[in-house]
Amino acid sequence: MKFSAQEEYGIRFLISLGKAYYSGKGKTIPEISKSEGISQHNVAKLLRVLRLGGFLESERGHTGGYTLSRPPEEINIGDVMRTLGGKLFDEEFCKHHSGNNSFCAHSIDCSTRGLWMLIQNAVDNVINNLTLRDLLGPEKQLVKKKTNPAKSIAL
Amino acid sequence: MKFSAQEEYGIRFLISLGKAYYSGKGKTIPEISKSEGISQHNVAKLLRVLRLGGFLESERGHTGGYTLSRPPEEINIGDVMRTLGGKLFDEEFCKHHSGNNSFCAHSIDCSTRGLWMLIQNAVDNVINNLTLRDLLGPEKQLVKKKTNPAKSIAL
DNA sequence: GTCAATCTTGACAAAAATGTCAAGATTAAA
DNA sequence: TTTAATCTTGACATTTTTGTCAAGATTGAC
Repeated sequence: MKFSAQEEYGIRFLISLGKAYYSGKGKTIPEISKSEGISQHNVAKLLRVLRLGGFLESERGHTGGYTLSRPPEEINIGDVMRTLGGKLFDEEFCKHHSGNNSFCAHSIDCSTRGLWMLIQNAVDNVINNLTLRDLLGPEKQLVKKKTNPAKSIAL
Repeated sequence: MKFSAQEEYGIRFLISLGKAYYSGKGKTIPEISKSEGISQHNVAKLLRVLRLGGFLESERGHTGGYTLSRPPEEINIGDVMRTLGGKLFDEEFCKHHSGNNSFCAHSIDCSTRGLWMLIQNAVDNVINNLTLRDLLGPEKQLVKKKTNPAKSIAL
């Protein structure tokens, strides 16, 4: 159970562009490449995913660059994570892992699936209730805000 | 953010051996291979990981096979998941992703790290409070038991 | 219009995860 | 003791993920 590289970089790029959103406008691929220490080509590839996901807009030409497509508080981290890394648990799961039993242990009742869904629900409760804005402040503030979920996270 | 194949198979094998633990004793590699639809060699490779993790014991020879090393209720799912797939978030993270900034954005304050830790805490609250025994009943029972975590999951 | 800077796209290379194979070691039954 | 069944290990092949590259398209400044 790991975060993919695309997820890690994608979140970092959004944070970088989220900070730029308030103070100025956007950033260019070379700028992000330099500040994050990733090759320009790789930055371009990953920003493309976020653009196709609707989180970013790009402009070409001499004064071009990338900007958020809407304010940070309107960008849901759950949506972002699903765009970058897909869903943790997928319905296809049961098709790939039915084993040789003709009575697929999974279609009727499957504890592995139950565990996966429990984990996914826990993760979704966190990421669906965060926006990019929550990631722009200091780390301690984020942890403080969300560690006691009773106030903000609906079940 | 995906489960690794090793995690998926590892959990399934433990469930299979957990059911065998009460009724009889253990299972052989060919038996698990057949019921789960995975090659014997691959089963052998994955069971080895669980054995080295201390969850299983093996015996060779004509009447050999694999058995749980202790009762299902003493096998913590969090321990199992960490053995199979490592930790979701690792301290090494900040070493690999410091970027070119000499003042590593991560060592002092890093919202990406904060998000990762929030997610990991949510996952840990689920898996650290489950034992293999919880996975041996019907799926509905598992979801029911743990969906309202107030009673059983300590913060 | 020319130039330099930007983003865009598809193809390719490298690395990591996953799965397979072959040879061997151990044990119990016949 | 022989045999057949089991587990054990390391090497290798395949697949997926990740990262790189080259050629092109667009835009603003001069």
